[in-house]
Order: sequence, then C-alpha cells, then structure tokens
Amino acid sequence: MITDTNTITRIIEVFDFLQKSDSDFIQSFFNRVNRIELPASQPICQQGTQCSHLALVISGSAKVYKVSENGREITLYRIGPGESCILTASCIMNGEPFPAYAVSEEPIEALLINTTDVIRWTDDTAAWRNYLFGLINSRLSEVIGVVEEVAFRRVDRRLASYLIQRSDSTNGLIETTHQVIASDLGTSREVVSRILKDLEQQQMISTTRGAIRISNRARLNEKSGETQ
Amino acid sequence: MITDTNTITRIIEVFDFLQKSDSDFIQSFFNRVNRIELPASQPICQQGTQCSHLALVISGSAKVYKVSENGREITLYRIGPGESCILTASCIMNGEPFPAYAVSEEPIEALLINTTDVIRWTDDTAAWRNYLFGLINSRLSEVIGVVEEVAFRRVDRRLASYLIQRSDSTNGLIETTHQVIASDLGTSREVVSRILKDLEQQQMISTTRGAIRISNRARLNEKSGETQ
DNA sequence: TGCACTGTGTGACTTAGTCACATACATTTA
DNA sequence: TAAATGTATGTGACTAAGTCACACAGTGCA
Repeated sequence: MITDTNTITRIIEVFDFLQKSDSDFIQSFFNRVNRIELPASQPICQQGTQCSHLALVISGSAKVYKVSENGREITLYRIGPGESCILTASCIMNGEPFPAYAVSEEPIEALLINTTDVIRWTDDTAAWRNYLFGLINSRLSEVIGVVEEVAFRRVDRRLASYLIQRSDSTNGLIETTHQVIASDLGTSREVVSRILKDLEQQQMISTTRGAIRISNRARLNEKSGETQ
Repeated sequence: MITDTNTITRIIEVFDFLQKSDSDFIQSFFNRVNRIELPASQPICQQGTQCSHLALVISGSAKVYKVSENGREITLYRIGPGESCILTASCIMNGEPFPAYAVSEEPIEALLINTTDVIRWTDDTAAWRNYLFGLINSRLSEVIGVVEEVAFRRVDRRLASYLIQRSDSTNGLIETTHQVIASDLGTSREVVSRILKDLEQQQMISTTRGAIRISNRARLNEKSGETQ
C-alpha cells in the first residue's frame, strides 16, 4: 500500500496506463501495490523458478538475459522506468517457470504486484490490460530483433552499433569492460577484444582499461550500417 | 459468417477457448468470422506491412521466419491447428508493422477475424483474452529458445536435434532438401550438407536426393544432447 | 614492496559462413 | 532417346567467429 501523495504523483507520471485509468482503479491500485528498492547487480528472477509477483520499474534499470552451459551470456532486453518484467507476467498467466535470468543493473525502485491482482486487473481494467499487451508485444518484437542480429549480422558490425548506441547518452565515453560487452552481444571476451583493437587501429575509438572513447563517430556509424 | 453445423462443431473442437465460452459469444463469433482456404507455400504476411485481419488456423500449418539481406533465412516458430499468427494480433494491438514473414507450409484452413472484432473481444471476453495472452506468451518463450539455440549451440548438435524432432512423426524418413533445413536453422546450405555428410560417415543417417533416413536414432540423439 | 585480483592481449586451433565452382539427379523438350 | 534445363548436392579455398591456454598489465590492498 502506498499513501504518500508525492510518491503517488511521481508513479502516475511514469506509468501511462494510470493516467488513462479511472480514480476507482487508481485507488485500489495504490492500495494493493508495494514499493521496494533494490541495489544494483541484484538478481531478480532465476531461470526455472516460479514468479509470485510482478515488478513494475519506477526508476533504474534491469536486464533479462540467457546463460549458456559454458558460461556465455546474451542480453535479451532491458527494462526501464514505466516498463515491467513482462516475462514474469507471462509466467504468472501461464503458470510456466521463468525462462531466463533477470538482474538489476542500476539501483531499482519498483512496484510489486501480487499474481492475484495481476490476473484480476487484467480481467477488470482495460488500461492495465492494454499496458500488459503492449509490453509483451514489444518484448516479442525486441527478442525477434535479437534473433535477427545473432543469426545474420557480423559481430564487428553489431559491436559498432552497440558502441554507437551506448555512447549516445554518455558523450562518447563508454565505461565498461570487454566481458560486459561480450555478455550483451552473446559472444566471447576475446572476440570483443580483437574487434575493439581493430577499431582502435582504424582510429574510430581509443581504449583504456575499463573504458572506450569514440573518436570518429561518423566512421563507426558507417561501419555499423554495412550490410552482411 | 459460418452457419454449417458440422464446420462449427469441428472448429469448436480445435479451439479450446470456444469450449470455455458462453453461447452468446460463440454465436457472435461465428457470425463475424469467415473461413478461408489457402494452398501450400502461400505468402500470408509480408514484413513491414499492416495486418487487417487475424488468422486462426483450423488445419494445416504455417511458419513465421526472418530473411537476411543476403538471402539467409531462419524460422522463428510454426503455427498449427488451434493456434494463430499472434504476431498479427500483436501488430493489430500496437499498430506496428509486421516484423517478419509468414507463409503456409501445408494447405491451410483458417478463420479470418477483423481487427475491430479482435480488439472488441479482447475487451469483452475473458476466454478469448486468455487465449491470446497464452499464445503470445508461448511465442515469446519459443523465440527466446531460438535466441538460445542460435547464440549458444553448435550447428551440428542443432541439426541432430532437428532431425530427431522431424523424424518423430515420419518413422525415420525426412523428405526435405538441405536448403530447407538450412533455412529452418538459420545457417547456410553448404554447412548443412557438410554436417549431414559427417553424420552419414558416422552412420547415424543415410542421405539421398531430397531425403534423409535416420539409421541410428540413439547415437544421433546422443549427439544432439552433447553440451556446447 | 609484494601480492592478489581483474582486465586485456595473443597464438594456435576448431567451427561456421561465403564464394565460386563442379557434379549429379530429375524433368521437360526436341 | 538424346539434349537441355532446372534443382540438389559436393567441394576447395578463404574469411569470420569461438575456444583454449596462457602471458602480461593496471589497480588496490596488505
């Protein structure tokens, strides 16, 4: 249950479907949900477990990823403010175990909702239902995008795209390790190291321990767009 | 509109959600839907187009797949009796273009539903809503499975699994070409040819033009289960 | 200063994908 | 029936990607 008016206002701002809901639903919504905070790098869902709650992210971010037997990882998608770990909802609806892992990246502030409320609101409330449908649909599109990437695109091009994307919000400096990049892309650390070295020799980037700086964004972008 | 009692009975048998629906919905359902037939290998949805109808498959099968710029393909999932091209529903709900291609494999008998009916029934009818949710959820799981396969498993193991699966219903004989297998797995024809040759030399299969016969299912199954 | 930990570099090797062909079987056409 | 055409498969040479084993470098702490 959430009563603080400031918090409620802040939450309504983040979640579109609440703005479209009537006051009855909003009232019962805040009566039933709980707010939690999680530090960064906290496991949220384990592959193969049953989910008892649905989490809606207010602030911070999480990622959903797969792990292979020999330890390689690939990120399926990320969850940001206003979104939810829709795979959880999917598991709640179908009673299936969670097919991946989820972990917080930045510290997370989230709403926890009981499975019974999730199901009830899906039946009762159009705005909530559309929110869930919309999310699960965009996840499906995103994961199909991952299939396309992994199956068809060369790793150097994918890495170039990745660097372009990540540098958008950080003014050309990306603070991360080769291993983290490899885990996002679903490849191995050595491959990332080698390609980064190539990009450095072609003077598109410069690298230091724990960071990459984009030095020629235009050429990197060109590379990311090359076919094959 | 469908009036023939036999057809209606047959359709209700295939679609679970109709068995769980009240007679009012069933009546309006058969008032609003139309039955169509499609031959094999008929394109159903084109990537990038808008969908105006949702198709529910009564009999036959279709596949949903991605195509790369240089012509390689990968199958995302198949649609069988009682299922629907849920990506279409997803596009209808979100107003997004279809992110892949769909084509009939066997001749298809299907129900066509207007987008307006799809949306209305999703609001009105719990059984229909749960049907859609269930389908889209299982598609999401399947596509995540494809990501896992492509990102982590070796092609020879994946091919072994594929042969095992396909031979289940056909008594050990698989009538198909290397190109078709390659398109399902998201690899190239040459790779499939070479691996099949290996498997043949290891006497797990025998191959002829247009067909593969499983000769040692146990060993092939063993190979399919090997880690990495 | 020495030590442990994490991050990166590298060679050698295997697996996978591409390209350019050659060859083999099947169906139609002359 | 032979030739022509089309489809299916085989193969070598090459590039790209993943694996393994290990070297080495930067960072922080004892």
